[in-house]
Amino acid sequence: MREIQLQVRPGTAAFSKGQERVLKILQSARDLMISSGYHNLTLRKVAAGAGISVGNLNYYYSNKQDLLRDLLNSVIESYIEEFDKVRQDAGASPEKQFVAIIRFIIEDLGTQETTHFFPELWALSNHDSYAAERMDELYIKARAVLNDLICILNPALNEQDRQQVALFVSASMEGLTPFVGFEKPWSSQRSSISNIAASSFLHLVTTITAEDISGLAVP
Amino acid sequence: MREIQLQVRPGTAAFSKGQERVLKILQSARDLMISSGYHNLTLRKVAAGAGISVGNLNYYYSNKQDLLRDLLNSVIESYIEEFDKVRQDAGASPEKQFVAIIRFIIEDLGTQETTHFFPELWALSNHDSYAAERMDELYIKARAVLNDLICILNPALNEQDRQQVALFVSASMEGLTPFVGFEKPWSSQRSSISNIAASSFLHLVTTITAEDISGLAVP
DNA sequence: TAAAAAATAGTACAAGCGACCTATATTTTA
DNA sequence: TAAAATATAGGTCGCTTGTACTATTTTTTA
Repeated sequence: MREIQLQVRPGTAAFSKGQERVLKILQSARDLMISSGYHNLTLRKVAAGAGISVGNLNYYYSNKQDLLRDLLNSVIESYIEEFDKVRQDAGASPEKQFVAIIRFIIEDLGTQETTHFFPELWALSNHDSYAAERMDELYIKARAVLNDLICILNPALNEQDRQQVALFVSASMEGLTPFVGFEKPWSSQRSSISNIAASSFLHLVTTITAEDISGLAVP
Repeated sequence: MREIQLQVRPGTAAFSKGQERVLKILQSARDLMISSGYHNLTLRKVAAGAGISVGNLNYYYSNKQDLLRDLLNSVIESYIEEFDKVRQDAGASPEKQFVAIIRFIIEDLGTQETTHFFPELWALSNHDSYAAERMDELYIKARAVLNDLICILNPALNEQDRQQVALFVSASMEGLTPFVGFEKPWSSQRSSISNIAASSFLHLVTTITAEDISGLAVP
């Protein structure tokens, strides 16, 4: 279970009770976002979910935008922490590490949190520059893990090409979300799709050349 | 430029003026969805955008859900028509056709309509079963084009395996949307990414075996 | 323990929402 | 042209929203 990351707000919630409250508020907001979408996220519902009054919620977050930003921060932070953990799982060969990461990420798509939160984030980022920036940060860290492994698996690639390959691999997996995610039409075949992804991406990163990327190859 | 597809509603708008109005309403709703997201789509704004009163909008759509459904229908229909056109472009070899489709779809991600509309659709489909069904229909037709070509490019694959490969290819491209789409961080490198996708997917569909998919291969 | 700081509930409010109704204008039909 | 069908604007309703304010309770500090 992923955990909400606390982001202490300056001037408020400097004491233990307040910190717990902020945690409950963020937990409630996150649950609402996942169960009903941002479209249905209201301060009254967040307050009710946290077991406090609207007035009290207003004490911690003086406006909705502040709450949304803190929510994005905390959820995104929890994913970043997860990426770091994945990285530590450094076991056998770089090939096996690479495949393990692919499998881990696609498996994670099956959770309701990931399946529901990310499309909200993508939609939000189209109209909210703060969301866009935080999303960008998140994916930079997600790709960093892939990047390091691609560097070993295909030393001939230069930095830019490597990053483009990492982007392609990372984005491709994200794209599976609405299809193999939580209670999606293809979720029962998630592991088959995971096999396809693993073999396809492993071949891609180990064999791709600069010519392929620049378009100078056969087409 | 994609065009709004008219879906004449039974009992209303059976005459020319009404049909034009419905078109303007849908156009307005679509523009709002793309420019500000579903979160900011209100009947008053739709009416203002269509140059009519709220009362008049209510004459054509007695409630917001009806309007949303018609909007989804019309936009999705316009994409389905586009897929059919792509199919007719049947030119040279199946390899070239396949690559052409990949390139076409990724190029289309660069439009503001596609970049903004689809994340809204994905988010919506998590909490609205009607949206989920229409989205499913849309992607079934999108994959059908790929499916036919994979059938030629890799005759050894059985139906189920082929569909899973098509799903992986299609979903992977969709995943590029928040990264190489309209005014996204990597949009200037869209054609490089397109090259990676083309070479990766072409190799995948021509070489993948049932053992790769079932997971009985090396790993 | 007394004063100060923090936390909380309750209320109020203006704005915006979807939905509904009615009267009038316009267009089509016969 | 008269009648019928269609289209339109404007207003109103009850409700929800985010935000603000106030009074009270709880907790921390000195």
